[in-house]
Amino acid sequence: MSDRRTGILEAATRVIARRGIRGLRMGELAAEAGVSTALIYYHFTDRAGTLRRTLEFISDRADHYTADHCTADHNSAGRQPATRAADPRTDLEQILLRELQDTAEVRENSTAWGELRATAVFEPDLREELARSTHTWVHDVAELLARADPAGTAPAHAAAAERLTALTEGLSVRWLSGSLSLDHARRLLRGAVDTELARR
Amino acid sequence: MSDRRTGILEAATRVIARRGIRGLRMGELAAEAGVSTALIYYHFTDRAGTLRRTLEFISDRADHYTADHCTADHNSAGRQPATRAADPRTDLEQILLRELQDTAEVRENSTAWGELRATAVFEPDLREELARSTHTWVHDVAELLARADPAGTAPAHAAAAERLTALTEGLSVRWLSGSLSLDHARRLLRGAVDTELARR
DNA sequence: TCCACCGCACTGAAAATTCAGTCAAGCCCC
DNA sequence: GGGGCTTGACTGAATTTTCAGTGCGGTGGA
Repeated sequence: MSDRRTGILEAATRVIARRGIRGLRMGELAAEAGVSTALIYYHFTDRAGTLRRTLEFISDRADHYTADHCTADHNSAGRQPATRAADPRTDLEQILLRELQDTAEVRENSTAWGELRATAVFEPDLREELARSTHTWVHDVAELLARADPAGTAPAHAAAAERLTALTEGLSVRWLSGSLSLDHARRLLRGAVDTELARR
Repeated sequence: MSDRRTGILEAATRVIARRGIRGLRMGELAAEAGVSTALIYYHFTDRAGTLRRTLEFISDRADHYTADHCTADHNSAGRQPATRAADPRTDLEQILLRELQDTAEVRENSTAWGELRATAVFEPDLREELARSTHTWVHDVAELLARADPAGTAPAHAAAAERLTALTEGLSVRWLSGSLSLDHARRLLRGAVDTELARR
């Protein structure tokens, strides 16, 4: 909302969620942001630059919403602090299930995130950013796992966190691509948490 | 190899694996297939038709390589029949790990499959085909799970199969997008099979 | 003779990118 | 305290590039 640059980045996120990264047209972006196309070039030099900044923006903002841990605030897009309440297992479920909700915001973020992932397959430039962001997420989940299951070892928690986050991504894209209903995806994810924490 | 049409479809798969669906240029496809652009239009009318046939081709050929069960042959691309040997658990691992190998063929198929998945998010036309193919794969995995764990219930096997296949897709795209090494992905997948089959 | 095919020049439209210039704020100097 | 000057944000209208798709003359083989 604040300055134009940010407005453009927000608009770009919306357009990407609607059309995909490769479906983003500079003209459509300009219209969505309510500015002239030329302004976009003024700020971001070219399409590639615009995309690069937008993807940074997306992965910062997302950082998979995991803006929960101890350290209070985080950034402008700040998520609600994870309703930190019940036991760590519930927290864990909450964090993961947050990616599987039918609200405009989550849909937009998940879609954009999926696009980022898919595009990185063909564009090595994006990989570093992506790996960093993924790593943060995995790390946060591993921490919660450690709290939920203090008996387990750190490497085991790390592996479980990687599995749970990768599964979440897999389920998310299945949901968004219409192979899976939201409810079902959520059920499966809860089942996976149970399985990983060996409650049966 | 046989007829030109198939040659074009194979070439299209390679180009998609290299550039992505939206990155596929008719000219590049023609060059890759070693034919004239006109021939492509001759056979497939237009770009959309070419893509449609190619995506069918990909999901048939893949059908996630699960050309294993009883029924002998399958199609031209026929995979080796899953080294059917050891116990069902090993078979299961084999089937899933087959998606995580650094050979041109697997890379190509996995990449194309990921593209199909990612594109379907924005193009509802693709969803049915994709859901069908996904369902087949899940079903096959569920069957193996049932054999590996005869004590479990059918719904439990179905859920586990969905989780394992979704995880495989998640790991595959992380691998292809450079967030995960192949070895690590394979290790995680094996861990997941263990976890689902509750060997600890 | 017909089919499968090549080669290639060409069209038309959709996009990306550039350009020339406006407008408003700030600043410096008299 | 107001006139020149600079600078950054911004626009509308080109210009250029990139592609999909077409048309057509030609070729070789069954």
